[in-house]
Amino acid sequence: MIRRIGFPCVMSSLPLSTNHNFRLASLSSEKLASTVERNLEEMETILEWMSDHGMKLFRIGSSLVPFASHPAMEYDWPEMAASRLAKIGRRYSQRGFRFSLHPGQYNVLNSENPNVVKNTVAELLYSCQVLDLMGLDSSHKVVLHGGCRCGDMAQSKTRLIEEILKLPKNVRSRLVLENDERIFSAVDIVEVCESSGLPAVFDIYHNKFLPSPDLPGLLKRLQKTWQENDGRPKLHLSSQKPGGRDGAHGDMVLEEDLRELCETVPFDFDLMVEAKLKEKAILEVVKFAKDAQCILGQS
DNA sequence: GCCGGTCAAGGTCTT
DNA sequence: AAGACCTTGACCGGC
Repeated sequence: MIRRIGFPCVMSSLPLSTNHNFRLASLSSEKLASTVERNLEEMETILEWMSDHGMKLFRIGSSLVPFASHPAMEYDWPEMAASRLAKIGRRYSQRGFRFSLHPGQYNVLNSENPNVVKNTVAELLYSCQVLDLMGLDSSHKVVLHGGCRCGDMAQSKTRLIEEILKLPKNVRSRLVLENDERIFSAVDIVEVCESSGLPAVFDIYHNKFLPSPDLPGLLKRLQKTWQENDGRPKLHLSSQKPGGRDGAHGDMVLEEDLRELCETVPFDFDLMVEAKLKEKAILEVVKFAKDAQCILGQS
């Protein structure tokens, strides 16, 4: 059953985004402060809209604080954002909201280039710090893909596990890994998670392109990667863009994909819907889910 | 205003 | 070998 449901970063029907940014060349204290302020302002408006519409799962844009983890960042961004983040975190966690961030595909924790690993760790630290400043517990997660295929898959997984175990404890307590569509399948991710103590996010759409055998058995293992402090398991749902490249996210979600998800997953979960039309797609998903009787009240 | 080019970044896939 | 593409689109300069 679906419990919380939500969407990432921006709205589609209103000009609201937590991802406003600027060019690195125009990075300055003033530019940073005004952009962060704008992202936080619009985040509150989005959260208020979600609250009114029964959605309680939100992915904060990685550009909430543009260039926060970039080597060129020389400003005290936590100082600029702390009080407002704390206020937002307090208000919406009281209402049962759950938050996350999802560093982009340039973050490769198992890269063979040490500098890339270093930058990735910096981005993870920043992502965690946002959630820390909001005063949120470790059920509020930072989502990352497995990374690159460096050598064979066994090596890739070993490298990933080694890097995970080197992370600071507070980062490990928030980090979750998600299966992707070409390198780390769901079974790869579950194996890495079992070895490193992280929870695994299941993306059913990626799984179509890089499927794992024995999905029911795998989901049972996946559920067990979520410990008490991690909160409820999280899943991702999206549909193929009609006529688009394999793997491209569609504007909306197909009813059959929602039904398949609900029939496949035997436990309660929070659902992030990754559709281009964001909240518009979710309003329809909720309707489908009510018809299929696979959504419960959110808390 | 709007449109097209561009953007911080790594790796994979296609041509 | 070089370019397109992804992701969370959004900015920015030129018309």
